[in-house]
Amino acid sequence: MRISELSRASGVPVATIKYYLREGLLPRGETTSATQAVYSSAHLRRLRLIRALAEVGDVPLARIRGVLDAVDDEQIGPHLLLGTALYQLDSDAPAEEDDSADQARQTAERLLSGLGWRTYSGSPARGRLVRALATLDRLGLTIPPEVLSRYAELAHEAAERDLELLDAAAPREEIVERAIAITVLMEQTFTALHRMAQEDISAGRFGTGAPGC
Amino acid sequence: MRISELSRASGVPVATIKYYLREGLLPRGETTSATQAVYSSAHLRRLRLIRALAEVGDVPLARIRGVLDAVDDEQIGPHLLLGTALYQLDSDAPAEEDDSADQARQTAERLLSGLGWRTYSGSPARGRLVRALATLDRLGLTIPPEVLSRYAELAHEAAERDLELLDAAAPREEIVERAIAITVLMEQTFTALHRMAQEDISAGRFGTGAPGC
DNA sequence: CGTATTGGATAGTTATACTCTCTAATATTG
DNA sequence: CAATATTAGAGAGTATAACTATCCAATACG
Repeated sequence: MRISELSRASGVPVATIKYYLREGLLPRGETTSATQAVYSSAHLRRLRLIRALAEVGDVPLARIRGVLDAVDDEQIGPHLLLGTALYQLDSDAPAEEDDSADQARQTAERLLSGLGWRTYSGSPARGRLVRALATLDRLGLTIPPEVLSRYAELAHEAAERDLELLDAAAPREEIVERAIAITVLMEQTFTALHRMAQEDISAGRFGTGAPGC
Repeated sequence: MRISELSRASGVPVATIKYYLREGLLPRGETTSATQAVYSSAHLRRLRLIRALAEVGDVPLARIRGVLDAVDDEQIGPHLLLGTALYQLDSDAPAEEDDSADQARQTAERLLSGLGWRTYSGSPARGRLVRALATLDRLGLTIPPEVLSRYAELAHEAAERDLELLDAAAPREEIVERAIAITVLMEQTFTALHRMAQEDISAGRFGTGAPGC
């Protein structure tokens, strides 16, 4: 496949593909001469994944590169691969340090040790949880522990169903690529359903009618 | 409260507050002279909400303005307010039109009519759902209907618990502000828990160990 | 053989979210 | 009351992300 065919097959402009190549998001094709390179179906898959994460998942390209670098790192064993790749999805912006942050950290600590999940304490996802809880606290909203642990149960069940969608027999790289896509896109799915559920409940409480603009 | 005090109380630089004022995200303070304006605690609350949505929820300022404009629109009755405000959270980017999109639209249609939720068919959240499902389909991943409807149940239960946190006796504007904050921040909470749950399940399948970088 | 395409690099563009500077008027403080 | 600091409001400047366009020499293809 030449670059123009890759472009046509994916719907991504040639200029953008070249940009992704430059940025190391997409591996170079195999150059057959000074003006030709051949791209494989793996390139097409990779390109579609990049677009899915960027356009639908709102993941910045820099983090997508982190994810893909992890996937391409042959050194990482299969058991760490998914975790390492997932870790790249979250920003590493440090949380603001104040009372709310301290309390949120404690709440998260208690929740996770109560659940007994096997997660690394330095996981960026934990940082995200702490930041969300601290921010809620600063807005004067305290989430009761039982609501939080119910949320955790729901999230765990969702994750179980997600990972069941994976074909364990597929090649390692493909499994991880699919796992990443599933994680990000099912989060979008949840968010969409969550907002529609809010709308339904709000309709039940306050009456119906289509919100306009 | 003068602007410098508002800045100190919120941790947001004066220049940024002025920018928000210019952009219509924050209402002007009451001007008492040519060089003085007074800001109330409502301004502080509003400012904190803006930062929470922007920094933690990754909501672009343009959409935050849409949300706040809805909240400030006295015309809108309480029953439509939350929905209208929530609608502004989602982008209105039109979905790509192809077979995957058609199928995703049908799947969403079936799911929602089966659930019987009172949601407007033009809801942007439905667009988000369709885009996520279509993108999954393009990546060769088909979500079984029973997984989808289970996700919907989980999302609905989460939404119920969210809205129980609201104090129905509070003033109308505050209720909506809090509802928005809860929606966005609990989505972040779910995402964080979902990723940690994935890590837990992955550890169970592939063995443990802390993913490094 | 000549026109079109390609790889690779460099420069330019658009959008977002600030951040800085300026001015005249006013507030505060010694 | 004079010197210093602060403010509202507007405009311009900056940083970053994510493209998009242009160029050139070297092929590819009809």
